[in-house]
Amino acid sequence: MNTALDILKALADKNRLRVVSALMNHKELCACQVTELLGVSGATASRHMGLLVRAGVVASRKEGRWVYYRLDRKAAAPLFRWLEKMISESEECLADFQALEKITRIGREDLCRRQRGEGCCPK
Amino acid sequence: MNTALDILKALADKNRLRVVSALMNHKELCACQVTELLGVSGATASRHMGLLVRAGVVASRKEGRWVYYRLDRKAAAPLFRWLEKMISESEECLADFQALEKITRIGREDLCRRQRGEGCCPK
DNA sequence: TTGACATTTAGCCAACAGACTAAGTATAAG
DNA sequence: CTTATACTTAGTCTGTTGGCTAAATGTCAA
Repeated sequence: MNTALDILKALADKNRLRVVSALMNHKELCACQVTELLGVSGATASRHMGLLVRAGVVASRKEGRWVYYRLDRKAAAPLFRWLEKMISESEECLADFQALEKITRIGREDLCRRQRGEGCCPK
Repeated sequence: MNTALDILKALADKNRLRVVSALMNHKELCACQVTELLGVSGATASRHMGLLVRAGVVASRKEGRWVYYRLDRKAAAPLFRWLEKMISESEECLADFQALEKITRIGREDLCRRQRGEGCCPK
């Protein structure tokens, strides 16, 4: 039951749910892209992702200095299917989806550079 | 997305998950039975159940002075199926299941009387 | 090796969530 | 009507969680 509880706790947060929703459409996202999407500090984004990874909901892959995240659907496939249906039409997710389009168009290096520079964020 | 988030938040608590698990096996439980099962104050149990009801996960029915709760599976049927598979084998749920056997054998009146009396709890 | 840089960890603070007791509400019984 | 009873709401306290900044870690490049 702890596994189920950990998974539920991992998903019971707005920002983490936004990331999961984004990962349903994007296969892989870089840490800096997640940071950009959520509009929080890199440290905060990292903590959220760590939680999702520890719960087994998300898998991470390190490539040089970059870390990529993707959904691990095995952990709870039926739950993900339900979730997808539930949140795909929500306003927040649609907005995030559009934001992601812009974010993924920016090169990773530029994105990270912007994040330390000014507020950046592709409007 | 708020609905999904509310449901996830409602389920992301150990005691509430225990109640949901119990309701998967028992169709209906009285408030005092829930109180007994969780081993918390009646007020605390009531608040937990209120949360589950507001999230649409549980339905309540009032009968005189008693309130009965049952699962509302429509809200998230696939989620419940996943949950059932995940938690049914857990130690906590098995222990709760046995505890419930004893609790349901006690008459409601006796149960409520015990709760205000001493610590009660059928060992 | 040194420096730059992407991410994580540590430490802190404010807001939230869960527990309790006490008071309030609603129903049944005397 | 009054009292007892089953549950809910209000108020308070404490532990947890999410956010931040600063420091640490690990990797690439010069």
